[in-house]
Amino acid sequence: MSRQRAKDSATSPENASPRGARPSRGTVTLSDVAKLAGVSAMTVSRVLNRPETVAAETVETVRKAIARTGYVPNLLAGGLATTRTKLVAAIVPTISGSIFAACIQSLTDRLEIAGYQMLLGLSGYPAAREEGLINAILSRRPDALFLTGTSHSAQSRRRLRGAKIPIVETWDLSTRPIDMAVGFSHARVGRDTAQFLFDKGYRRFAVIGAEDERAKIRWRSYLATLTELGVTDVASITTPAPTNLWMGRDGLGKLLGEGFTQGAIFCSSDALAHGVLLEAQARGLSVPGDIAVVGFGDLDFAAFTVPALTTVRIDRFAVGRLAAELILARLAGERVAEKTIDVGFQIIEREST
Amino acid sequence: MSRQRAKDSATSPENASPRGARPSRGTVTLSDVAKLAGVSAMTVSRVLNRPETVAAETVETVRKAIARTGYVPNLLAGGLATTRTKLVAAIVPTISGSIFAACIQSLTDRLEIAGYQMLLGLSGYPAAREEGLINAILSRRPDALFLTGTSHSAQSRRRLRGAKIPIVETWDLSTRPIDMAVGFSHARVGRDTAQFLFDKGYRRFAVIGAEDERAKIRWRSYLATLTELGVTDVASITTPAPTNLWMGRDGLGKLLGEGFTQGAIFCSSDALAHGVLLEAQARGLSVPGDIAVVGFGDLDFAAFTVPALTTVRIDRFAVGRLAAELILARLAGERVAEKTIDVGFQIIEREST
DNA sequence: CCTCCGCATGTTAGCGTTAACATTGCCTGC
DNA sequence: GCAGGCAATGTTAACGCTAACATGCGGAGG
Repeated sequence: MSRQRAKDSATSPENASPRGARPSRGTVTLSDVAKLAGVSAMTVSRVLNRPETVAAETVETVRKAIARTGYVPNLLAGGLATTRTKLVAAIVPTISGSIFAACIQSLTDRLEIAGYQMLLGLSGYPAAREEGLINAILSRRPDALFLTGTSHSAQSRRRLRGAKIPIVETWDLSTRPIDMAVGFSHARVGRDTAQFLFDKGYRRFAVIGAEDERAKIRWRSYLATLTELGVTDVASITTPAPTNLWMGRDGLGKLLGEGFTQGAIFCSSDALAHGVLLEAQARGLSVPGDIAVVGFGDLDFAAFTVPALTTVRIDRFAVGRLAAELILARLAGERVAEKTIDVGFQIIEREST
Repeated sequence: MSRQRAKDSATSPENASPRGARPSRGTVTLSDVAKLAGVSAMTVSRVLNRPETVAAETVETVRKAIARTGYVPNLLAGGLATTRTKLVAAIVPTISGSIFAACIQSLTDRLEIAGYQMLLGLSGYPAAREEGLINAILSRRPDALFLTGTSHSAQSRRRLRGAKIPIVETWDLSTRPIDMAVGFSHARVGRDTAQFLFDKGYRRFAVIGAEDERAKIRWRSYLATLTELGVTDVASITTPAPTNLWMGRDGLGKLLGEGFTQGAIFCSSDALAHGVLLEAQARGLSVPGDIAVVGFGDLDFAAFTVPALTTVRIDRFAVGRLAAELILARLAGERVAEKTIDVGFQIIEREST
């Protein structure tokens, strides 16, 4: 034993503790279990991590000792030693709006099966806290990362690359991903919606759009497509993100104020669209007679508004699930051929158009 | 230098590494930064954690070195050394149903300000995975814990107590909490709802109740209160949790099948209640003429169903926020006088009753 | 009967950080 | 002019675990 210990420190008085000495913490550790089981700490570690390498009898003894001591492993220490933390971090703007909640749910469910835990970061709208959050999260050395959107600061991108872990960027495919991506084309959503409404015969258009990165891509593409189709003079209202029903009511009020009393309105979210429906009802406008409404998201209530809402459906559970699969495949050492998955979208036609 | 290093190991051939030696990891560490800045690792650590104890000039130099190296601290190592991880874990049954999402949102938002990160565990319905989850989560040595419900297995309670960290149990106040609690009385919700409907003059009653721990307390208390009020023969339907709209439609169908064509129905959730409203409409029943409906949760859509839903409102953001405050107070070393907070509830009377 | 192999277990050192002291130099006060 | 104190920085060991080797032992093969 070459290290100096308190007991063989002859130069200091009996009770003085050596440099670096700390009070005992009183928590049960591997070696406590080992002592009780009459084996080495390493054997206990093996019982926990690769029991098949330990004799059945020994496993039994050790398991009993673990139970008796109430030992709870310390994954900080384990992670430090192995550089594998069994942690996956996810950053989403917000979780209370249910659109990302579904995603996180399926992601977490899948990862939990594989023994991974979820570190959750909420970056807010706009992703103001993202940079700091990425830093804080990388400090915990997660094994993989789930991000929302593909636009990050240069600094963030550098850090993310430097982390050398699987990274899935979701919801968007417009920028070249850092590593992997699961999402769909927001530009195509805008274009297809415009075309859909045009094909249905509408000739007057409006948009109530959130000032969110991805929402912007959608309604700008919608506007651009309408221009291509020869439609000029599209009324547009913007609202901050996250959106809610009241912003929708308010939005329709503003549109009416601008003289938009007839035509089709593309809303950035189902919540906005729902607000528009209610405001229309309150004002005695007929839907889709006077105005037609398209939402985005196909949240649970969309099928049950009155009239039922035409909207764009995204399989948000699939986003989480597929992201989990990509991550797990990579963590299992497999090479992922398709690093970008387009989950697509569907325009669900109901009564509001 | 008393420790044996590869270079002074004379007994082994030139290139053989000693026992325990590992390949270098190539990540930037504190001492890399220290070397570049020409100070000791400890000084760098101080710059990061308590810069006020370091000379301004040194801070400057070190900060530059940190930036130049792209150093990302390792909180696993830090946490191991300090036993403080700046991690708070939360376990909720599910997050996609928006009721707990709101809670987690406000909790995370508040904790993030204080520099804590969120470790999220989803235990499912019924809390099947709770025990394993608690174990996995405690392995990460969180500084505090946020739990849903107050009923945990004996094993779990022991482990939780043993963790010696602040624990907030939420949504329920019916059992004696392990440590702290933020919630309300589900029994009182059931009782007050029954009384409310009785006072409104209804004399025939039904319930569509989820088989969830807390929901059960509500509808059992509702049934018990009705019995006290002299009402016998209450029709009751149970559904698995988590509930959805379709279960509500189905539930009303079953009630009608049992001959319940008139009276008041207490539903375990707004989703169920919404389903009931839609099924009633589909079947040409008038609400509240034929049947009256009360939901639970006051989710965003509740005010906008047709007819608008009478329901029980819980301030779910408050649950998260108050839990965060309790946790932060305790982590700041303050003694918390009120360890149990009743956030109460409100019966919101709308058109469906 | 000896060698060799492979299984079960042990030993050592290191993962990257920080607590707890130690040290150094400078300034204050008498 | 010197003790004493404080401010800034350094040194050591420890946190609890596991990778990478080392060791010991029993049995198969010659």
